[in-house]
Amino acid sequence: MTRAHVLPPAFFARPAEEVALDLLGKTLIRRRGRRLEAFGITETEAYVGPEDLACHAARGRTQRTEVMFGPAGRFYVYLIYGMYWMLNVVTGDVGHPAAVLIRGAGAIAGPGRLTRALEITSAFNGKPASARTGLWIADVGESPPADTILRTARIGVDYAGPIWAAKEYRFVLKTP
DNA sequence: GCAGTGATCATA
DNA sequence: ATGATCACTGCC
Repeated sequence: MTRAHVLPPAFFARPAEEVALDLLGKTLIRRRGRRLEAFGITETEAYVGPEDLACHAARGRTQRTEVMFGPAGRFYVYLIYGMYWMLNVVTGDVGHPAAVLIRGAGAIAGPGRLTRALEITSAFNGKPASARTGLWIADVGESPPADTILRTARIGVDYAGPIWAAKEYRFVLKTP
């Protein structure tokens, strides 16, 4: 079933903005033991590259941001406020650091709650989004209609200054 | 409204 | 070694 529809690295090897939009309605799948849990992705944010002052990579290539400089389709997971893990997928070409933050899936709203519910930690950092990893994204075939998608500025990025904070790089699936 | 929490990074 | 910062959440 879902295995045949695993999103390949090529899906992620595009501009973060496109990937963020296209991830809405895709299915985040987590394997825990024998069990597979599936969650429809409802909210994403794009961090588009080193020029994006809200993107961690705008501060340069460091140990933390290293994974964003690598191949698309790998997870970038980091800790925020000492408590919450943020789940991202690396996008774009090698050498161009960008990623998409997954902020909501299934009935879970909020990026910190999502990782807590799915037990996602730094153990996934740098791992490919694949069945082997135990965490991946699948295409169920139905793309959400344009009028069900809300586009806004990103959350919590005022530090990036007025230009970049105002960019409408957040995508939300309206719940019916 | 704001405290909690600790890795990360710049500065030294 | 030290201090500021932080792509959040939950409780006041």
